[in-house]
Amino acid sequence: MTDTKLRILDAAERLIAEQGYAATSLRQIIAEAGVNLASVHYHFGSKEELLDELVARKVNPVNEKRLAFLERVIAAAAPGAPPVEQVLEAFLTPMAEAASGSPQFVKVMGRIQAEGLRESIAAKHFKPVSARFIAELRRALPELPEEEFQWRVQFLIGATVHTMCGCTAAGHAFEERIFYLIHFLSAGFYAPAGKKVEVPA
Amino acid sequence: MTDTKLRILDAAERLIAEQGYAATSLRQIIAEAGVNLASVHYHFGSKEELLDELVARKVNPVNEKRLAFLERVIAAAAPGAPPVEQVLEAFLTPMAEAASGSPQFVKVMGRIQAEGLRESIAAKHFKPVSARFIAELRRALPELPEEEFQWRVQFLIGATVHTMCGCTAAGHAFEERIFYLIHFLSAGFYAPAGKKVEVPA
DNA sequence: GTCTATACTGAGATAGAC
DNA sequence: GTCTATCTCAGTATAGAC
Repeated sequence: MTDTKLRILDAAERLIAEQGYAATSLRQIIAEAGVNLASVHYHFGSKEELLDELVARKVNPVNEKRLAFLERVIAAAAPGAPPVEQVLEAFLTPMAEAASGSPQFVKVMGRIQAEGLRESIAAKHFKPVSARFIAELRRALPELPEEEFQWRVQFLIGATVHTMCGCTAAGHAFEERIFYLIHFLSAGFYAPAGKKVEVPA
Repeated sequence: MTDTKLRILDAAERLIAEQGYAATSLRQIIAEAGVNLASVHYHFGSKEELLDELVARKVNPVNEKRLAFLERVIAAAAPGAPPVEQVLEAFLTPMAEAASGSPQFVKVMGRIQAEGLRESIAAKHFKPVSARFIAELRRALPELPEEEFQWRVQFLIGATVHTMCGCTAAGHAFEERIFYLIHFLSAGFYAPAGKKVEVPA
């Protein structure tokens, strides 16, 4: 990785954490990094791809830890399915650790969430690993009807994204908020299936 | 409300529902509405305030129905507190009805959510009424420690916003998804308080 | 392969004539 | 209230120096 590219990434991360993505112009970033405007497009292609690389270098290690954690949880429960709480814990703990270690990282993720840029970002950096976790959740809840399971996964996603990236105000440690989150979500997932109301045609 | 203003609102709503807020330029809107560019700033002040009025005229009736529904629920349970399920139902049902009645409305809300514009929008149009509902939830759960209650409210917000505005793909009726949502969230809210782990200093 | 200088297009916003 | 003309600033594209 060339020095120019790294300087751009670092400057962008600092500025986006502070001001947000939309509010941070490329001209601001190059001024902070002390490089030329065109070098951004040379190294990244576009502002959006710059954001993408910026996220990748932080999220990739987290995702690796997540999968490793999940493997341990699965092994401990084998040949049965691991309980919901442990699957959620495996997903959330590495993120919480990263957040505690690097406040700037969580700020950037919060900005991405707040500015609705997670569409493409999420698809690329989160979907592949989260699919793995959802499959394990399914194994843990074999009796839940598929339709209701899929909806509960959506509730899980909404609550989790909001809690990990959206609640910036709360000054609590991430270890604490994921504890409450896992407790809440587990209760929801373990709830018996709701009665499906059939509407007569 | 002058004709020009109404034409701008209608055109903007149509285009934003289809393309999103950021992707829709004022020049596109005025072309569709057949008005002049400057008239947008004359009537609304800015693109963002145009969005704001656009949301208000749809959300205000929903909020009124929400509060009326809540009052009925409170009266039925008096002098006790209404159960969590009913409070959530009072909040979600009017939105689901509006969504079923006007697909364009839910598209716009989805765009707003997807593009992260809900920050200012939410504060203005949702916070005042949601505060009322949160107070009722608190009454229904008097034994839950305040800190954990506040977190559960955050989980509720995340799951609800994602479910009502974020999941565009799902072709299910809103009545169905709020049924599952209420069932899931109630289980989480009624769960006994989690053991607070004290970290020794 | 890297970097610099500069130009292009389209955005939202505004001033002032009518 | 409405319209024309214009301003500033954004992201992007390219030509060419090292």
